[in-house]
Amino acid sequence: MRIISWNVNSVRLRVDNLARLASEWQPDVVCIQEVKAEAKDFPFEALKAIGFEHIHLRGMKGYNGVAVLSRLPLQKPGGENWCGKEDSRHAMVRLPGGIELHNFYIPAGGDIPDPDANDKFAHKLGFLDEATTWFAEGRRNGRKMILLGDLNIAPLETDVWSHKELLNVVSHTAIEVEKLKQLQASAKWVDAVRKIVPPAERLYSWWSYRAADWSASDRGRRLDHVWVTPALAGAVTGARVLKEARGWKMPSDHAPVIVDFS
DNA sequence: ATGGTGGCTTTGCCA
Repeated sequence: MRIISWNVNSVRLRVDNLARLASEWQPDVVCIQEVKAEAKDFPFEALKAIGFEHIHLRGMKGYNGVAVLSRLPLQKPGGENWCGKEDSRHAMVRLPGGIELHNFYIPAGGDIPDPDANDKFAHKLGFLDEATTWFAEGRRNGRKMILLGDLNIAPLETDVWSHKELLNVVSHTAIEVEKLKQLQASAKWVDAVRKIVPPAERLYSWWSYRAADWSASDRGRRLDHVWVTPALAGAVTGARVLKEARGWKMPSDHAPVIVDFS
């Protein structure tokens, strides 16, 4: 089984890119973030024609939004609201084999890394705390689960182009890395990508649009993640970031993260 | 220290 996580930055503008991804990489499930469309504007028919007959959308107009696109039947479609907001940042489904899949779009957090001065940063930290508590409640112990998406945090020094220059930049601050670690501990999540790509190796999944040449400067960050519970960790057979997709026509600023399971 | 681009609820706001 091949599962991909991809922040598409508008699903309506990325249908061709999703078709290319499906054709060239044959994923079974693609979890997208920043859909930026509500149901009435979502390209269900075009995506079904690509081969994703089963779609679970949690969308809203203009902002955020997550969806699970699948060749396989999806059970128990749902998703939580977090921090008292209905802002479409979480979709959950059950995959064949009883695997519980959680697709997240964690708040980016604004520019100033201070929760007192910046409500968006406070929201990001609060979201991480709530998700940590939710998974830690224990009712999900031992389950085969996948948590993936745009988590908007690059935790390792090798997950950013310059650890030193990004220490005070939202996405790589100590408080965010600590909160992400707490979320990771909440269900003993294993970073499936770093299980395959050694932590010493640099790896990014996002490159800003605001670069004259994103590839030449290569100032990336690994904001997109795929985690699995211990019951699934042994089934992970491969993982990579499809960097080339950042260079496709009409690209998202994020690249797809691909994980294979036996 | 600054500003750069892209997408949308578009001429401001979010990333």
